[in-house]
Amino acid sequence: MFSKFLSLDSEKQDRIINAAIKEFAQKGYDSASTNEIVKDAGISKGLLFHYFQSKKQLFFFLFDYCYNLVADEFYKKVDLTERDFFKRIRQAVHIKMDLQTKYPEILTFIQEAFRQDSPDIKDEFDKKKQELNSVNAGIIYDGIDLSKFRDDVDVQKILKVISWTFEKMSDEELQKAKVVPGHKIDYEKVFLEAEEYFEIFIKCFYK
Amino acid sequence: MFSKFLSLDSEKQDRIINAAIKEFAQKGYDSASTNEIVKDAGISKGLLFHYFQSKKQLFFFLFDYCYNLVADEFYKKVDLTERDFFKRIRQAVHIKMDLQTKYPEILTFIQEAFRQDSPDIKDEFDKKKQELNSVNAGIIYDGIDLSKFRDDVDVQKILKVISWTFEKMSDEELQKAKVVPGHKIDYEKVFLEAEEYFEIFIKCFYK
Amino acid sequence: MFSKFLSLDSEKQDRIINAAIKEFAQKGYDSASTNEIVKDAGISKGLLFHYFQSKKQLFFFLFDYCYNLVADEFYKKVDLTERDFFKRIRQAVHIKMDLQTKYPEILTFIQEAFRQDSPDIKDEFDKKKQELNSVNAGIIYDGIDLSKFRDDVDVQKILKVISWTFEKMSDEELQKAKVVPGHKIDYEKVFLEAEEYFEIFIKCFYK
Amino acid sequence: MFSKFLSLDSEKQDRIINAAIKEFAQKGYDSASTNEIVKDAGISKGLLFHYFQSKKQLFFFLFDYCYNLVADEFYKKVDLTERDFFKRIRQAVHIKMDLQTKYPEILTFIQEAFRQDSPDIKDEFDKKKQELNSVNAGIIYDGIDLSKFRDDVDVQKILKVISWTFEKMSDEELQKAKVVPGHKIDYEKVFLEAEEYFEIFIKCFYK
DNA sequence: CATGAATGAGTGTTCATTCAT
DNA sequence: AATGAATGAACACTCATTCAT
Repeated sequence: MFSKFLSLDSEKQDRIINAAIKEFAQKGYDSASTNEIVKDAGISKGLLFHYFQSKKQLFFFLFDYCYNLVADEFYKKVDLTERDFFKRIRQAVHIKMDLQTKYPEILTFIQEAFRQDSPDIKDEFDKKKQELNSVNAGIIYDGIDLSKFRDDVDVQKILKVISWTFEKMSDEELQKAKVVPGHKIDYEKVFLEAEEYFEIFIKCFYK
Repeated sequence: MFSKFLSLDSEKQDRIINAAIKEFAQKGYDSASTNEIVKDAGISKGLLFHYFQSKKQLFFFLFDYCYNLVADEFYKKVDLTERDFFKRIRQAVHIKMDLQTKYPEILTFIQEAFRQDSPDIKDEFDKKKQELNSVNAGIIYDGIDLSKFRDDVDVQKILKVISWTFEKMSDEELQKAKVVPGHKIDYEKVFLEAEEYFEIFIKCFYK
Repeated sequence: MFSKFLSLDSEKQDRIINAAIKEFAQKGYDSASTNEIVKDAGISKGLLFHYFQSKKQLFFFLFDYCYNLVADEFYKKVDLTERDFFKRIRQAVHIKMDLQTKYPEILTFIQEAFRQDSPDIKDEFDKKKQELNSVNAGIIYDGIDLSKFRDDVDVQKILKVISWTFEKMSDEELQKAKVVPGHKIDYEKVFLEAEEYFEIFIKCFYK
Repeated sequence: MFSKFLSLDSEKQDRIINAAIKEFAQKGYDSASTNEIVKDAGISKGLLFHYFQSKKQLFFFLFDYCYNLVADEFYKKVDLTERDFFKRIRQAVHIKMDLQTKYPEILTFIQEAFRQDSPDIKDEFDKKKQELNSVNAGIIYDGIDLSKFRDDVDVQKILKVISWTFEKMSDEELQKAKVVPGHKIDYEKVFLEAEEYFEIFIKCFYK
């Protein structure tokens, strides 16, 4: 589908991808301008539509590209033989922080992408989000040693509470970074805060 | 400021408010079209701008209108003398469900509004959100009896985990309703699920 | 035609006239907004169109009103028995300066009005300008003692040169006042400058 | 800056330029409609803004284009070695008449442009006018032999009177052409009239 | 007499997309 | 493959004018 694009020399590919990521991350799907993208990428209007037939397809290509890139790296790094839930989720949080440092624009783009709900992409994108969520949940919780958890509560619900906590924590941090301009995320501090939640959860949810 | 509008006969007011809520909720601030709103409300272009001088002012009016409407009803129903945290938050969850059933579009609009970050409204709206958050957090946690919580963990963090859980639960439910068209939220089921989380939290977080 | 308006209590008449003069003088015919006029005059939209059926008619009424007002006062003050051309034109210049001080907005409006050429009013207004010019030229030069002028040149042309000089002088002064904001016309200086031109003309054009 | 436009085939360039000149000359900056321009030029709305990013830039481009065109031709024809003031100004008047015959719309546009004072263009355009005036005055009066003028009067004022006379003469002629529809300027007659003024000035202002 | 709600065509400008070259 | 000229519908917003009250 995007084979034409993918057989371009990679320097040009990168210019286009970076320009598009930047524009979509900054302005959101609807307000992103293909004009800005081509200007920034240094290519012509026509070429963009030659490779990606529409803004929509460009967006989906971009999302898949970015998502796969970080997911690949994530799964390369994560140790799925670790059976203790907290060690596993701690890994996940750390790897995510690393990725955020290594590819800040890409991660920002992905996070912004998840928030889009323009009518143009809504239906298709909502389905994709759903899929990804279930796939990831399947993998990330696979092989976990559930025997350490208290027996008097529904373990699945506890796992949810824990995941949600780290998602919300990360959201809040990103939100702060956006509202307070110039605010840099202090990864050390976030890491320590996460650690405190880990301890609480171990105390409360383990036997 | 919007006295002109508010002295209209309420049938027309409603038509305009509903049309605007629908459009903003569906498309977000930037992509919402005043053209669609007037078409849907059955009024002329000029009239909308006769009442509200700009799209921005219309949006803020709408947000305040909706927010006050549900907040009023919320605070009328909530029992702030209840000092037990879980009973209090259970109340809140139930009332929110009621409101969602009673005013589904309005609640959707409010939730969507909170996610907007169009440059046109960002600064003004971020301030408003900040205010509302602190006001509400102050009220909702006021007078809570914290002595029932375990002494070996940071209570503030536990409160956060609990709030986040119910927020995420609600988000997921809404997301499901969006993805599966025609899917109706089964409040009975959601209510029961919430109840299960309550029990877990009481078991794990109370002394 | 405007009898309805003219039988209003004069305080309201004035408010309307002043508001309209201000708006037209500031923005020109096309860009002047009847909305601004009614807001400034403190009357309703409908009333303005009740008295003057259209923007165009309001403009023409206003022009006639202002023109007659200053013309009346001008002709009341000018001494048409003075037969020396330079004394007569000196008078005219002085009276015009007085009027400019006494009714600055009205004079500004008239001057601006003469510059309008919106297609809406062009044809009708051009005719009016032509008429006024010839009427005034007739009166102002009537009874002048032409015997003092050199015999070797066409006196009519000399009169034109002199009138044009004072018109252009006045234009330039007004232009300066507009370009340099806050610049106040120094009538004393203008008067002295005019005097210098008088002397030149007497030296060169009189026998 | 306007290189995109200038590399168009000249037939289309002309259509656009002529349409824009016509509209601006007729209606003035504020009331000129880009809709009318594109309709008249037979191009799409988008294209106009593809070449000129805004109405303002179109106007300034147009002004520079027209001004340079006539100024170039003017300075090509004028003989700046002629040191006699009247011979020099006679040249100027004749060349201007030629240009008016050759490019009537362009001259009209330039004259109208000088009268604009829309707030959108005022500041930028006033500066430009100021510049052009001083540049031209510098060139046109450069090397003039002032020794022929009477010693008993201020020569600078006399030069002004003379310039003003020809400006006003030209204005009146244009005004007549506008009021009487179908009236063609009889250049022969204007030329003769100008000649009469020259003679008067020579008689009165030279030693 | 007086109001101001209501109209709808108008404004300059941007947009994703197409297509001849 | 690559260009960028060209399109026209869409955008938020303003306007003079009308008319029911």
